[in-house]
Amino acid sequence: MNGLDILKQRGFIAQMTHENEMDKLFSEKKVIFYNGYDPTADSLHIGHYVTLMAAAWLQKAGHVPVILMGGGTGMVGDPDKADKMRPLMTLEEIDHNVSRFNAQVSRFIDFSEGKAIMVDNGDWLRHLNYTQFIREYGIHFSVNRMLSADKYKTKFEGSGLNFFELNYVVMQAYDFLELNRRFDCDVQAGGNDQWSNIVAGVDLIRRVEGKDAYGFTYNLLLKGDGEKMGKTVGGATWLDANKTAPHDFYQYFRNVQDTILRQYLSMLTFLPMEEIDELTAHEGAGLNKAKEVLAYEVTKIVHGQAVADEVSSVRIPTKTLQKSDFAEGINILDLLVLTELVPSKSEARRNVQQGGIMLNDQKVTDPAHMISEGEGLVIQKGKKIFIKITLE
RNA sequence: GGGAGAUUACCCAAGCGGCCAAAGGGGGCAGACUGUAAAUCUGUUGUCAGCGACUUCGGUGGUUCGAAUCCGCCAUCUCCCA
Repeated sequence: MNGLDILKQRGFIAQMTHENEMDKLFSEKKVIFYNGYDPTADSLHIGHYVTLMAAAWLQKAGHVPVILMGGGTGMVGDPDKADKMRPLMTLEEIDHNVSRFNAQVSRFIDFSEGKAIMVDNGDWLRHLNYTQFIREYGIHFSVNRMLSADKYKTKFEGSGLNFFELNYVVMQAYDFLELNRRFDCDVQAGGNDQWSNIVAGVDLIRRVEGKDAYGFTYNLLLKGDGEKMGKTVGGATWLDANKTAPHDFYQYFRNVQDTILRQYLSMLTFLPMEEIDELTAHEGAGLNKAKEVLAYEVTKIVHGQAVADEVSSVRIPTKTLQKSDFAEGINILDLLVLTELVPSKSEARRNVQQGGIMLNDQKVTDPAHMISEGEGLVIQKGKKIFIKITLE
């Protein structure tokens, strides 16, 4: 089984430009392929995770991933279908985000001894000469063709397409060409929404260099209802522990829906498929075991084994408060706000009145309830959120 | 460059002088049911000193007893014409 077969088997691949040729390529040689990451935030999220896992599998199979940071493309931003134009980021923001991404990528990819390559397209895109560039490369792009891509088409016919945005595809295509020249990279992979950009690069290499190049796209991770998993949607999706606490991260995967469990296991963990088959062979409550494995494995990859052990065993996170907070007794609403279980006293009041708050397993429904003993107190909000108080 | 329109709470979207803290949907939170799931049903969703008060409807300055609603200016966006 070659690297590509592994990706197919585990459900990573959505589309391929030349299936037969690529099969041959991955069977016969060490393939240098690239994944691009635009620094749109200061942390990678679970969507990026999928693409890094795929890259890691190919690396294990002996191929060489080129991880491209979008310090240049990030200055323009890939247009979002139908959405408004993205707000522009400052160079400082972009560079900061790139450095954050760099740190996270090494959790997945081994960069030792030439096993992988890290580049930033800002290195070449930021210094391009405009007139020279459009003469040499702009000439190879058909606007008609570009407009047939879904995201441009929608904007072109509807909310408005800015010339600036139209350049994104040109830049990404040029990246592929540049990597092809520098590293002999001839495969590009990306999320399913990257298809048109990838194809544009494949075409450009053929036109300019007369060489064959290939591309494929990854299936996007779905939520149970088939909706695309967004990074902005509430929930634990950031890989940075400061943005999504490891405990929440773990719980997120512990609580996935049955319908997507199998997809998550095969795409987000390194477990062999036989083991995944066994884990998911159960019905009903038996799947809980599989979800625990999923949550543990994913947390381990992102946050390390020590953290995974901790969040999977310690059920109750502790919160340290001051002794003085309890000196004269504290109102239940104030305590909830103080522990950051709720954002406001109004929210605290609602939770108490609706019976969502328990103190040491005792339901509290009186908003005026006073608490004088803080040490060891266990506060529960809803069914799954617990906090244990310690004093200092 | 000219003309028309838009800007409402986390998001979409109603409201067009008082009955508006602002309909509806999504999302969030809580309750019931469960497998710590999903689906479903119910409640809730500006803040606080909580049957009351205070601050919100792009920004700013007006008109009015009273403005999200009317007028001026500014900003941003969209559409049509060039």
